[in-house]
Amino acid sequence: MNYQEAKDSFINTWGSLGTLWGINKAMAQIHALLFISPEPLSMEDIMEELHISRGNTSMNLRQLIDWGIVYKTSVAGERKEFFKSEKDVQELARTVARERSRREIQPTLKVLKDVCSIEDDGSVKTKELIKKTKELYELASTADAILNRIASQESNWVTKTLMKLVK
Amino acid sequence: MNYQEAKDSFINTWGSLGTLWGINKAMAQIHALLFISPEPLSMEDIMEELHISRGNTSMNLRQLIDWGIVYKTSVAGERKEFFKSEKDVQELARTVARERSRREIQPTLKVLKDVCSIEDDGSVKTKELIKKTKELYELASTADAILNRIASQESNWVTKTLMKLVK
DNA sequence: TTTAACTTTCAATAATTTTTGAAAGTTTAG
DNA sequence: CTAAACTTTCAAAAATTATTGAAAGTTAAA
Repeated sequence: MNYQEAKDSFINTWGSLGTLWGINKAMAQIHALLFISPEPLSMEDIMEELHISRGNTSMNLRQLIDWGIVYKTSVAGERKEFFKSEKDVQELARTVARERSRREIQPTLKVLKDVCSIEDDGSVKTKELIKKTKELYELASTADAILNRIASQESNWVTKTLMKLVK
Repeated sequence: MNYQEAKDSFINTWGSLGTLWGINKAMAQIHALLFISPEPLSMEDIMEELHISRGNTSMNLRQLIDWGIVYKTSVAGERKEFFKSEKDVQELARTVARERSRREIQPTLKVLKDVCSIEDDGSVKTKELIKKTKELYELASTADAILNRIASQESNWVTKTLMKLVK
């Protein structure tokens, strides 16, 4: 496997993985490209490398910036804008943890809390609904606590702590 | 909020959450419905409750069974098949952990391993590709180890261990 | 200013994913 | 066996999501 093959393979894999954690393919591919690029890239560069349109590139870059894992940057003597990604994998993991907690788990917790707090009318089905959503609430709370812990720690806490668990 | 509202709210929320971890809405909704139902349900029951077609119900039930979180069951004196979900949240978490590792992380690890093993031709961009994919490989390996640990433990290990972490 | 370089927006289009429903398949009672 | 009850399959249709590209918007050099 040469450089170009390896690069394409990485960008593709990262692209399809993205859809699984809720960001779309183009967005994940742009991130992948920037992540392995030693230099910041312009919009033209990205469009050309990934064969996607200007509009698509612009919109997805914006989302990556919203997520906080891509930054705008300027290059001396150049009029146009350049983009670079967060290069620290630990920081990347922390950002993802933070955003997933905020976007997914917390709204779910809110609903689960409301649902498991309905009045118990004594029927079997109501009891079951309350019981099961309460259990899910506990589980989701634990998951959320972990994500927030990960999100708030210094750079290598994740690996160190998780490694202890794995032993 | 009465029983019906709470139930709909739960099914909807669980349905949209599903799309985020890679299973589709109908599949997640069927799971939600079975999860809070005190009795096994027939295909008719599910179709009627969720307003989805017979074909859709059949296909999604099959997938849930493949995932290992829904079981076929029979009801005395009834010809047709009934379905019930795994009721233990810990077991549910373990199944999800196992399946996510198998379906997503392990294939990714394989690609990352290949990519970061390309020959270093000395160029800056090759060095960067190798370095960054190696870092991602470590991170993903750690995540995978955790998931497998979760997937292989007895019922309440997850909560207990995670709780230690959170303290 | 003005104008060229560049970016964003968004309606239209394309691609993908989900859903349907009816035909084919399977199972079991009689 | 046959027929009725039930389930699965899958091509077509619908719904959803992603992408394009050109017009509108912005910025900064001159």
